[in-house]
Amino acid sequence: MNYAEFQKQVSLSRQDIYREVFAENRKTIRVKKEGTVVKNLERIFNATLKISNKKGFQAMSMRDLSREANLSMGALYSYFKSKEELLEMLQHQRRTITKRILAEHIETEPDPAARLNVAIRTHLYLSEVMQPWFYFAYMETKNLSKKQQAEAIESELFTENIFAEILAQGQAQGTFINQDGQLTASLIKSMLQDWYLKRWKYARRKISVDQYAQFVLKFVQAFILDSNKGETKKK
Amino acid sequence: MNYAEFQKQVSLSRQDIYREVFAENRKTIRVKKEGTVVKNLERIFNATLKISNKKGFQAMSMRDLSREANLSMGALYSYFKSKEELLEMLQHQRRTITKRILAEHIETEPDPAARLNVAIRTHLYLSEVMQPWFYFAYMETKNLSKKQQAEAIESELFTENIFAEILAQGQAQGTFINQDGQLTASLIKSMLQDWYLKRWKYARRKISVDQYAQFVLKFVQAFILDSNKGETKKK
DNA sequence: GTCTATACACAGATAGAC
DNA sequence: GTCTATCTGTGTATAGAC
Repeated sequence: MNYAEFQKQVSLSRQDIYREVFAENRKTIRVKKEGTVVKNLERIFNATLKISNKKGFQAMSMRDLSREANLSMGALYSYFKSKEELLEMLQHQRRTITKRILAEHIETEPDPAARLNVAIRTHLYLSEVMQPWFYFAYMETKNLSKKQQAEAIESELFTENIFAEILAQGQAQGTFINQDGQLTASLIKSMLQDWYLKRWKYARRKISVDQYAQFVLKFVQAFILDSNKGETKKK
Repeated sequence: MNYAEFQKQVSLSRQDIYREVFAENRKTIRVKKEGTVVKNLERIFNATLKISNKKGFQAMSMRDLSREANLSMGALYSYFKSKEELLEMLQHQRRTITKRILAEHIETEPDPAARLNVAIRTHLYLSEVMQPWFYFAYMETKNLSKKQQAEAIESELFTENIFAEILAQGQAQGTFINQDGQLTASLIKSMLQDWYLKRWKYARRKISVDQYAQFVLKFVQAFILDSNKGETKKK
């Protein structure tokens, strides 16, 4: 799997995302026509991500958002009942998508080495498709309510555990050497996060997501495969 | 070197830090007595870090700060002339200290393997001593002025280059295998940053900074030392 | 469904007493 | 050097016309 293939496989059209958001927020969204909602949610979310990722969600005023989204203040407030709710919709949607896509892709691979490969690539590719969402989620976790923060932590640990479990599985069957799997998973995660947190850096150096994925894989394999370096599985 | 030793070596007493801040901001700080300034800057900075790291610098009002620092609004404004200036003082000071401490420690080691060891440990230990500062600097970069953002980027690349240069040096003398040094340096940096960005996670798991340093080192060495795994240098 | 106009709370910042 | 009191702009949110 490479990035181009991933993009085709994943049914992540804009429309789908916003239809899902609509479905989950029928109560608070006062507008009824799906077409209108989908169109405007896209405007609102894009504008929010654009402004917030530049200067922070708190620093974005509703007037800023209104201008960027081409909707009046009044119109905005028919899609959520407070600024905080907008934040939560974004966060929640990102978490839901991540969980689903990761789970879908990983379960197709039974072998730990191949599974690790897929898990790393899927995470990177997904964060590439939805880079502004991932960046936003990371940076704005602090601003969430206590309850939502707990969900963010749970989500962080959920992803980490996917890696930890793959490592444990590989250790159990003797493919991977015995190392602290949880800690290894943490380090892997930090490298995956760097991809969307420091996008400017990698863009400037013209590193593609495929190159990055390849490199991280080699890096991780050198550690967990001990001296059987090089190829575990080509695909 | 371990963390306990580092703490002793480094002359990073609170007083020193704030005396330095005072010296660099003589123009804007209206209070004249050094003792008073040092005492109050400590209060102000601690309060700022405490509140901002919980809910963000933008979300911290000057009234919040006034309460937490036990100083009136009026008093606060005799130490800086705007909220933004306070932010810049903090950012600038963190960068200055980091550069100095890193440079001081690394130049003592001529050998690349030992140098890498020291660079990784120094970075981790420093971010441990000043964890709130590092977390703050990372999270609030967005909120800086254009000019200050440029400095933040320069600072990020400066640190990364320290690692890139050590790797290049090791490759040149044949100790390290030939890999993309810049990319390796990026990955190393992301792992070092994870330590202060996800402190809650490591604290919960009772991982000490020394354990973390040891683990990161092993991880990195597995990649750059190829099959001569295990010990490069004990110290 | 979307707009304009407005309420009213709170932000950053300062003046002037002590 | 520090405080209290206050100015003025901007923030989020809503009511009611279209």
